Amino acid sequence: MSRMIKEALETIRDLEEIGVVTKQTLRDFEVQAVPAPTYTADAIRHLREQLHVSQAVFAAYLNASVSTVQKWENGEKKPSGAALRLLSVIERKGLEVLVA
Amino acid sequence: MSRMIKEALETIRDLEEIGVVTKQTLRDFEVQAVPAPTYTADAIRHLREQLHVSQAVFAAYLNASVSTVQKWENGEKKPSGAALRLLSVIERKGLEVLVA
DNA sequence: CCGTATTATAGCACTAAGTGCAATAGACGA
DNA sequence: TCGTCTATTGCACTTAGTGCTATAATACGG
Repeated sequence: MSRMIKEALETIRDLEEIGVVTKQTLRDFEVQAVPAPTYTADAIRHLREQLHVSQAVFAAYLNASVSTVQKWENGEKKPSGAALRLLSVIERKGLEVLVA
Repeated sequence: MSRMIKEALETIRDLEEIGVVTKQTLRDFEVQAVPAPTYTADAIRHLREQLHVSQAVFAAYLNASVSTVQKWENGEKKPSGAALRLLSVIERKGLEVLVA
């Protein structure tokens, strides 16, 4: 089994030499396949309205301030990387996974 | 059923007058029952090591930079509210929920 | 019909999170 | 021994995150 992993790593390193992939560990390879989430201001608002929650409640779930959610939805500030990831989790799994 | 909800809201409003709770809608009440996650620098590091991933891979999952993860673990910076929530999700659900 | 609570917006000012880059160093395998 | 991965440290910069206040529209109960 560890032989298979080593061979897989070699394959990835070969691909890296050609320039197909940039990172090298197997785990990196997995992660790289996952696109970074992006959300426009409207997308965030639609996501929240789809969940039927107010800005205040949404903020509580996110563990963020109301002010922050407002600025996201009005395009004044953009969510940080981790916040974007959290939004993508909510979109796919719902609000329950955050608290349960 | 909607009578029960109304009564629950009345109860919450009563409690609010006394100062036990500050918010008022039923949804707010639910969310308020969920404690805000807190993580020390060591706790974050232990969480990551428990998952057997490097800082780089962990950062990729979080959709954050390596520099950010390092500063969390070295106590130079603290994760934002949304980042804390994301960490709690990872701790309870694993890394897979972030990407699958 | 009036008062109250909820919801969301807008503006302001401040703190601190997030990022990038470069240099350094230990571990490990080819 | 060379190259790579790993992590640390320090620096400088950008901007996300937060709090507060005032304002306005809506909805609901007395």
